[in-house]
Amino acid sequence: MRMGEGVEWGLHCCVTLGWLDDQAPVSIRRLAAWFDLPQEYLKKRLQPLARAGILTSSPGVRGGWSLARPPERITVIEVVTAVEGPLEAFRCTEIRKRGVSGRDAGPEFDRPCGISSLMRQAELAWRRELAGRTIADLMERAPAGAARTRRNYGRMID
Amino acid sequence: MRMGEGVEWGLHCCVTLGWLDDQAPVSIRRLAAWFDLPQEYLKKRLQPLARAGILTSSPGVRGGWSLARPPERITVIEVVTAVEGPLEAFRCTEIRKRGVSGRDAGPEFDRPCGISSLMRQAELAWRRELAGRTIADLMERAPAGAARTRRNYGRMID
DNA sequence: GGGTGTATACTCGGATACAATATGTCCGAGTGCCCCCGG
DNA sequence: CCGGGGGCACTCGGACATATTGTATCCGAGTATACACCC
Repeated sequence: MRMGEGVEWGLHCCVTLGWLDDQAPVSIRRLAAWFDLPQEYLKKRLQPLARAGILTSSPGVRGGWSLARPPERITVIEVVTAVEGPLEAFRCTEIRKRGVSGRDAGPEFDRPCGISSLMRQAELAWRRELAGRTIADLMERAPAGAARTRRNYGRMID
Repeated sequence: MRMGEGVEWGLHCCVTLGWLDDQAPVSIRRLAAWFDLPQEYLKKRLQPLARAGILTSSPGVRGGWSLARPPERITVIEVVTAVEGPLEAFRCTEIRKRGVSGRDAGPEFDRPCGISSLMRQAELAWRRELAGRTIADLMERAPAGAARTRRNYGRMID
């Protein structure tokens, strides 16, 4: 099981955009240089965040990316879901109903598969952890990073 | 983010082997026919379960697969980890230290990344849910399934 | 009867092929900002 | 001075290419069981 890099990228970009709030919008070129990421691909990964109403992208010569909401109103699970897609990691294909196992169908087939239920419950616990934290929490957690980010961004040249 | 089918297969096989305890060992051919799965591939997915000490495979003409331990001593997280590998879904690549962002390294770089910590915490919550349940729990949850399984298996012909 | 050889039905591990997804690049189109130029 | 036109620097969305992973099959080798055979 593997989560795409886009999640890490998206979260770091959100935190950074929160810190650089007064510099917004930040162009994709600067964001990519900021973390040394491939510019075109980073853009592709941020676009779903805009569709989800987490980021805002503005065209034009002074355009770029900024947070669509205050960081304390953006939960981490929102970012993860937007980047990674809404599908769950575990997907029940009902193999219990296939082959010999599925013969002589009993009434328990009308009820959800116990394995599927358990996996869903575990994923809910995972989501709950991420739903309880916001971008603002992540920003607060690294006060030194905030200062250094603003300093380095001020020195940034294209 | 996506979990391989092997997880569903492995869990259902464990539950079924628990129900068919007195019929053990069960050959891979019967297991594959049981759920209508590709035989060779299912075997490949069960092998790591044997390495992890969850299943036992015995060669020979009367060989096959059986639970290596009583089902109440096999947790679901063990099965998932064995099939899916020990790596975590989220992997921090420390992009905060790359590019312009990583210049002028501050003391916070010695501490773990807040994003990484949070993701790890969420995955721990997920693991905790799966660590609290065993194969025996899954067996109990479908008493009707147990009876039907034993009945269908008795009628199974090669 | 008991020991030995052989056939059989399994598993194991590696090699290989194919498909799906993740990663990365490129390009044409659209849009807001800025500046220049003409009224 | 003021308004329109054009260039610029962005984003958007799709098309495309490549790398990695997941899915699936095949084959040679090893091993335990069953059985036949021979002493």
